[in-house]
Amino acid sequence: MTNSSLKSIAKKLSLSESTVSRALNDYKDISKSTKELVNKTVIKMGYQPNVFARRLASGKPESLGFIIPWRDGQQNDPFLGELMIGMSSALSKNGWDLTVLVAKNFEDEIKLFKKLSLSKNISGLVISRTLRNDARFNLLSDLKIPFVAHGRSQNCSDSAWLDIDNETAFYDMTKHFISLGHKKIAHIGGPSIYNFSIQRKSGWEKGMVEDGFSVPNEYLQIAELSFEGGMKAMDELLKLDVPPTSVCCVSDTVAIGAMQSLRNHNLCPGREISLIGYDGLELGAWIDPPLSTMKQPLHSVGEDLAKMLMELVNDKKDPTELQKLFRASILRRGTDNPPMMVD
Amino acid sequence: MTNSSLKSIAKKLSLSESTVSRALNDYKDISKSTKELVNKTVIKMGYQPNVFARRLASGKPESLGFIIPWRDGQQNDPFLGELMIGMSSALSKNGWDLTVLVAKNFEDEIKLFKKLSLSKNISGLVISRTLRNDARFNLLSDLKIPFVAHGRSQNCSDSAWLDIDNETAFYDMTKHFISLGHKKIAHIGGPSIYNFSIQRKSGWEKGMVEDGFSVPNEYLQIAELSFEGGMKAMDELLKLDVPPTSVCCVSDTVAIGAMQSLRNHNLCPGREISLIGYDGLELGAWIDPPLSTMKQPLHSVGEDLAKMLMELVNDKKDPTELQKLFRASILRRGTDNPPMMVD
DNA sequence: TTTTTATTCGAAAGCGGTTTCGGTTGACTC
DNA sequence: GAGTCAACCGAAACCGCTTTCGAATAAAAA
Repeated sequence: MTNSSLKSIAKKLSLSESTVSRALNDYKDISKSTKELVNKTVIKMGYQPNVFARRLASGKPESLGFIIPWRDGQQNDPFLGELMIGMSSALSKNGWDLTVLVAKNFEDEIKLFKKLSLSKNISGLVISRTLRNDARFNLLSDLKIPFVAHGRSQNCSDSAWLDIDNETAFYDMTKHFISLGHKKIAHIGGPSIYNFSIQRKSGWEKGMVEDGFSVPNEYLQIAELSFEGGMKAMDELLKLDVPPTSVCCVSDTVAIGAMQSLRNHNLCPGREISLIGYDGLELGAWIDPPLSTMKQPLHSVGEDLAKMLMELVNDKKDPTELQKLFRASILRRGTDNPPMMVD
Repeated sequence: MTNSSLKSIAKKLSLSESTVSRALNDYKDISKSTKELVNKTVIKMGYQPNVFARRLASGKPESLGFIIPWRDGQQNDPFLGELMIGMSSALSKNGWDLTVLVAKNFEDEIKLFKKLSLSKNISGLVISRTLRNDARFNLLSDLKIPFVAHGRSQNCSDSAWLDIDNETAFYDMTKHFISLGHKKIAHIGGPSIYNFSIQRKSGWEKGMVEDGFSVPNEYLQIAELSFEGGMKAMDELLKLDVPPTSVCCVSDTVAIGAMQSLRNHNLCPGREISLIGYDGLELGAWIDPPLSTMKQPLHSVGEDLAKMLMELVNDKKDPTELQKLFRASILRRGTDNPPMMVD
């Protein structure tokens, strides 16, 4: 079964190419009967339009560019795959492609944007790892490249984005610790260039303040988003005169580093000091004791990101109508327990 | 700076479009001087050819399709990102795209192949997670879809592939244990549908037999490639009258599960029983004690996969000339030590 | 000087679709 | 019965680049 062209099925039906084309694209000036006829023979003959011809003629690239977050040296997030699977399955339903792009650093990414704005081989972008003050938002707007951000920024109000409600997640996390009886709750946060770092921190603060707990400066540690970062941060917390009894960690990776620090001090994570991470990484269940965490629905996040971009491009929706907030939910695995002694 | 077309730079240079096109594609019937002239103005005007027009006219899709390995439910390999970064950077140097494809299961993947063979929007594929008896090899050959496999199979001799020398890796691993003084060395292997399971097992056997050690049946455990699988397998090994003093694990994930089993039995990984995993996952360094492992060079693997496919398609190389074996190297992190008592 | 032979380029026909525009129909008004 | 209008379809231009083929020119051979 060789692939056929528009011409061949036009000839077979004694119709013109243009009629067949318009029938397939559901133009309203084609009668219902011919549309059905065309559709039938098209699937019978196993016809698939040549995407390049279509894209050239229509001027619509029909492909989503996903920029893999660059993280110097470090291994990438394990959920990258899940995210892309979600995107791809939403895209393929509409004949779109998922094109992966890489940039080695920020400058590289800017260059890439400029290149993409000239060569019109991509309908729009999905960017991730958004910064608190992320130049990409304005830049992409200026370059007129449609995009959806996975994560927010200070200046994202005019753009399309999908984010997890980080603040609420850490508010919930804090409240959870409080309900377990904790009063001395610390936070190991991420570098403040990342937008989510700010959000997560303020969620923690909000939870603390609301219940009248003090929020001592020493209970806030900023860590690199890595195992080592988490370890160092916990080292600092343990040096305090009054160490916390529980810690809200900005990510699972950081939390796992913090656990190592505890072990180094002959403390058992989840006993003397409770902690909860964030990301819902599966590997958190593989360590001892298994790490409690906040989990986000990755597959549907991917799907939604893709759908949003398609709405942005196809339906020319206003970006501000495409802003979605997802909720993370707590996954208790073992490192969140009541404090050992209640004072 | 708006993008220009072939026509515009042809007009600017008072040349014909065809001449400019051939100059850019380095045809030999264009004088050196005009080539230089064209190239200069092209970069000055920031010209980028419309890929869709090019692909339509030339009939070459210039894009690599990467099929994300489907693993029902489970989170995907963390090195997926690294692999794709490698591929993408090799591809982009040649103007190729990296297109991500997903299939939910084996049948789905077959359907996808058939679809791809009709719609000619992809130059070739990279497949991974190869099985011992992998129908895809013959199928893709029949469908005339160029492809490079990441991993081998029984019937891969006519195809292009890139693999890690699993057998040697596990041979080395076994020899390493022997050199540390171990004599009772077990192997937790993977399901025999995977080709690498067989290879890794035989590497272990080879190492054992060569030094005259017995290879008791009970020292071979087959495990699902998961945390739980590793845990169960180690449980079995511990039930033996004479448990091993060291274990070669088919993957890091499995090894980490095995470590959990040891802890459950109040044993310390790397003391009573040594173990080494395989994959070089970064997270292996995050557990306590950090897991020793065999590491493969992921970035260059990705790059090479892409380069191989391009050679296959562009240079029409024979697939049998495109078979590469990479070497994994041991990464000692803490769970490989001499046995506690020498008998 | 004439003929041969490279060298270098332009003309034109695609590649396989999309989309505008106008032309036929037949039914419907008046 | 002439005029109007909607529904439906075909003709043709176009999207931007590639590639074949032949023509023109200049250099080399005769």
